Amino acid sequence: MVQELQLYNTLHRNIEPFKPIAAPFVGIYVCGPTVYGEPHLGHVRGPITFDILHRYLLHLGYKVRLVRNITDVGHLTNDSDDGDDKIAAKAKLEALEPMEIAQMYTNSYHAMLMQLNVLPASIEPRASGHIVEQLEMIETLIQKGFAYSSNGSVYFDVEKYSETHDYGKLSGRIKEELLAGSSRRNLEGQNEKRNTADFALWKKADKSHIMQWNSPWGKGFPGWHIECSAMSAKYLGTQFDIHGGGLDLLFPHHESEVAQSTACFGTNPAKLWMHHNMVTINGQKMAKSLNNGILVKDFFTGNNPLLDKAYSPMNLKFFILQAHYRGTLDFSNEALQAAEKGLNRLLETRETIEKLEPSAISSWDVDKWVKECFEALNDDLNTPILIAKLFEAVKQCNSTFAKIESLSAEDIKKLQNFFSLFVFEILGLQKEEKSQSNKEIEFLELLIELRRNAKENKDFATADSIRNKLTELGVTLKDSKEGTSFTIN
RNA sequence: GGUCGGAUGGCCGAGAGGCUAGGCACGGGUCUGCAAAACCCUCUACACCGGUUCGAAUCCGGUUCCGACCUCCA
Repeated sequence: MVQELQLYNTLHRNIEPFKPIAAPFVGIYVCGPTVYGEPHLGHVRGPITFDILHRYLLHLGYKVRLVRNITDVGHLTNDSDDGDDKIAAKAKLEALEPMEIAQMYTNSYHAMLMQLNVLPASIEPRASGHIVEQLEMIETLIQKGFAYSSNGSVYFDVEKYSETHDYGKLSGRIKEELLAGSSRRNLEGQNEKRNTADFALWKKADKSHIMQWNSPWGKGFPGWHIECSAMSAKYLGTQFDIHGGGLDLLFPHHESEVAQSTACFGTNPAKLWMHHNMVTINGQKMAKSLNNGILVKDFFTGNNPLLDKAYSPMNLKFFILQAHYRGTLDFSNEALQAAEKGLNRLLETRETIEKLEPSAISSWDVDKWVKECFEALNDDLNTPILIAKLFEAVKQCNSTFAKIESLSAEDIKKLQNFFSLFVFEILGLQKEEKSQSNKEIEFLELLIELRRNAKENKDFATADSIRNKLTELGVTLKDSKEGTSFTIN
């Protein structure tokens, strides 16, 4: 290894060396989706970001346990008394079982991960399957005096916690202000709480509520932060290496997780907190409330007014990887198409490397290039830099192929290995083969053959006619020394 | 209102006190029957105003604009 991996820790607002608690084992908890809708563009960034981390740690030889939860219960539409569970609300609307909805969208989510070539999680726990663990934590919190029940619900006592701990340290909030209540809301429905900053651990459910469980405080359902605390502790221990999620979860979700877990287990849950930034559209965050989301499946079909055309999963992935995970990334057709062309060029280089002829000496330094690639990854997973380096290799490789530069046999081998390592194993890109039926390919080959004959007879009118017709049908012919190849849109 | 970020060339995006990424587009060229594709070359930017410095896009102060979080969110 060239140097050690450094990652930005939200907790310290700093880039710090990554040191596992119990190497070679690494425990990672990532906040997964709430499965009440089709995955949209925003859902794509988290899995991709943490997949790079996952893949790189595996490459470095760590034994990684990646836990990514599926939230199928618990999110409230608001924090007031008449709060409704999102999944239940949708179930009523569609007259389906809540679990059916959750399963349906879980399947969509998994399909998306597969298309994006994201490695599967080690454990994918569901909130609804861990009600017992959540209840246990809540009871412990009450026993320790950090939580109180009120009218069938249970709330975390932020003021009590703040006497001995720093509520707000993760998100950089000022606890006095949180306790005083924000100026922006503070409406009714807060009367059950001792303080507006308190958050629900358990919510009482009324009879119309579909998803509900028995508890010592009556029928209800868990608050939306407790599942992550309960499940991460169960599968990774009360303290683990990395907790990841979107920046929008920083407050209140992660802050509350820190508070609950710390109060319950006496230890800060994660040593390192990683947050990826949002995807924006015309400079604005994509959000349910703004109604500007684009579904992931729309990208693959192009079926959305905001999209000029269809974009492949790898195209989308590469587009995301070209920006650093901590910065916002603005979506546009132009940028997506730029990424598409770049990706093709990058991917084609793999074949070019195979065709390289060795020289006695190398005119460029492959070792230095490899070192710089690792440095980019080690620097808080700087994929844009890594990609820039990969394009340097593309250029050198093409120039070597054109005999402008030269590489020794040993360096060619090295280039092959590391290029594949970075592009395919660590970035997790893959070549998308469009599967065509054999018949179609045979027809095409026949046409290409006819055109070749026409060309040989200098019958360019016929040759061009074939080419133009095929272009209209979405088949692009490429003539080269070796013959004619085709691509199908 | 509070807190925290950001403003980089036609577009997307790195970087971060002197060596001034990368992709795409544009322009020029090689190749080609012609194209397309591919390949090569080219294109010198850091919101504004002050200040620190031999030197600032990078540091400091101020200004303007934008965004995020504070409410479900990836």
